[in-house]
Amino acid sequence: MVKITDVARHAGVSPSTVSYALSGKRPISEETRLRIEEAIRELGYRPHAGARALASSRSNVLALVMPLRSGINVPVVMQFAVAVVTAARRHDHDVLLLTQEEGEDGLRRVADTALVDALIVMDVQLHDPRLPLLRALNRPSVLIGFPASAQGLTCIDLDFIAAGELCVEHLVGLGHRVVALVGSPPEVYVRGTGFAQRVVQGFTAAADRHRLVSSVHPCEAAPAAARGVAERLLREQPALTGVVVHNEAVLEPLIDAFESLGLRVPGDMSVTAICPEEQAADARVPVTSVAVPSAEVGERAVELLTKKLGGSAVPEATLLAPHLTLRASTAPRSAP
Amino acid sequence: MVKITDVARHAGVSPSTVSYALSGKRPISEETRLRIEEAIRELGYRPHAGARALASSRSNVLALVMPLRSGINVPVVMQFAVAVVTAARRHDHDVLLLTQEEGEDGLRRVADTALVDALIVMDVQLHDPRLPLLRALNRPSVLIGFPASAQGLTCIDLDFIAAGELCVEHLVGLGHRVVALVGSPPEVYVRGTGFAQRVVQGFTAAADRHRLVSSVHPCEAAPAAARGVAERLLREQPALTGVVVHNEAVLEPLIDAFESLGLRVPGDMSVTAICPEEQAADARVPVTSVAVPSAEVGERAVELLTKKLGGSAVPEATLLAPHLTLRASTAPRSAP
DNA sequence: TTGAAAGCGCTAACAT
DNA sequence: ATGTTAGCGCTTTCAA
Repeated sequence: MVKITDVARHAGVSPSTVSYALSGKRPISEETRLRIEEAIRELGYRPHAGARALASSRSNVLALVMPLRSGINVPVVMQFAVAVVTAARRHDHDVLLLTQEEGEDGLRRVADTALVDALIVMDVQLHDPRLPLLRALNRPSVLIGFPASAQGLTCIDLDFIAAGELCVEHLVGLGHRVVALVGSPPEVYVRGTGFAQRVVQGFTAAADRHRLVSSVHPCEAAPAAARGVAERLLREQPALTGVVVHNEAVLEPLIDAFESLGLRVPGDMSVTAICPEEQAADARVPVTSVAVPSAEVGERAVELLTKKLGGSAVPEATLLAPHLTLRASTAPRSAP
Repeated sequence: MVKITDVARHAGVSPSTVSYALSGKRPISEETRLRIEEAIRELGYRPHAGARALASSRSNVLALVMPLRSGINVPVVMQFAVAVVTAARRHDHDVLLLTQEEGEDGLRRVADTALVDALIVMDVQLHDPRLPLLRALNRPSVLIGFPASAQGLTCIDLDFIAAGELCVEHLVGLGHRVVALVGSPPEVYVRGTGFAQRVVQGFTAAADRHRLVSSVHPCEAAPAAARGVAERLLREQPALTGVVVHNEAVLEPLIDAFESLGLRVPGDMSVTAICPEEQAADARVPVTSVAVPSAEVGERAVELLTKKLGGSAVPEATLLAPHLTLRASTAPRSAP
């Protein structure tokens, strides 16, 4: 194995000079830097990761904890993981994959053995059992999603309030005056899952601001429930022409229900959704939607982490601005 | 930070004794082992991963290279990754995630820096550019999928020949005598993607063995193509009652096509598929199918790798036996 | 059954 | 701008 002393000898310098040339932590004269670079190339030198980690107390590895529970959207998670790995490489880090299954012990293990420098935790719940540990851990972490309190943590996610507002504003721009939010199953609100409530909040605020008639309808994740909601909406709000769906499971069934009730989408009813990009794009009627920007979340999470590793302070909460993608499911309100 | 010397002092033994107690590489008297264990617990000792890697030249980390190209089945990849991580943990290893994007340089980097002890490479192509590197690398690897030659490598995958046979035999058992294989797009065979040809091979061999009338039909991955194949099948093989589909993209469209042509599935036409479990199970008519057992592939890959790391020889090719799951799409041939 | 001590390959303080 | 050198925390020979 080629080591740093071999390179040093070959280049006629000391090992530390090679080390500094590699890390850039102190100025090296142009001339010796070139000699060192050539020696490295000729010998095919690669610094030993373990030795580096030991001497510098930096492994240059990040842990990524992926969710396992059912109900997660697999392609979204994958996209996110790929973004994290790609961004981590740009910052000269590698990514160690942990499953949720390993739980708190797994987090403690990779942190305490100095296997990783920092952690990214996906799918954080409102009262996630890992929160106390993450706060206490001697390594920085970034959480994807918001727990009840971000106090002492670093969290990042889509700004769901702004997403709710954005959908309403899009409908307003198209002339719609009576709108409804078809939301998550009731138990999600009862449980107090942060982002569902935030969508309601944004939706309602924007609707009020624009003096719309609006209503909110939790909905079970089943086609039959979608049908039921559609019927109720038409009965109770005959003037309804715009709907925001925040429940990916019923998006298609709801559109089907509207159409089988004689309404055309978007001719008679405009539908917008907050859901994974794929589902909006691949629907029978492609749906105008706000997606969770998983790639951006991944990149920004890595950036936050490297900043923390660099000693900079970062905000406890980072909210990503929503973007609405226009598709075939929304149109101007037709003349009454 | 608590280190091994702290534990040693606390337990009244030498550091080497603690090390040996931890690794089990030499016998330790019951009594001192207990004292050491207690000291470890009391002090909350965790061996430093980097120091370990440096001293033992083992990082206890495996690299997992995930595919990125479009056309991969994301949930299958995820399932596989989770299985790898879980199995790796059972063997006291962690998993470093690499993307295909990093290519050969990435493989070389993690191998040469001793970041990982061994590699698992997914989505291996017939003439994968990484093959020479993997053969030359100083670290063991396992490939998921089979290249043109497994010579000097360790490969694992579903036994696609047996899968083709199994589907035919299932249809034979139900009394079907005229069968067809609806396969991958023509270019897949031209490109010589190993597993597609192997399915044809198994299908044809089993059909011949049972003296069936059989035919093979490549099919583009588009609903319209499925419709076309269905029409041609009925025209050219009016006696056809059993179909094997090895093209997940057209599975549902093909069934739709049969039904819109007046055939009921499975009443008039039995359909079996070789495809991801999800797609077979979630189809409108749940499809009797052989799935790629991703979890098992992952586990076995890790086992092969740890065996190689332990110095044992392992076979170049490991073929996993296919299993057929009965669902609603196949039934006995109805009386003519 | 246990201990002593020499590294593993690198970084970073300290010197010049 | 560069060199010297003392560790980083662990494993593993060698010795007892």
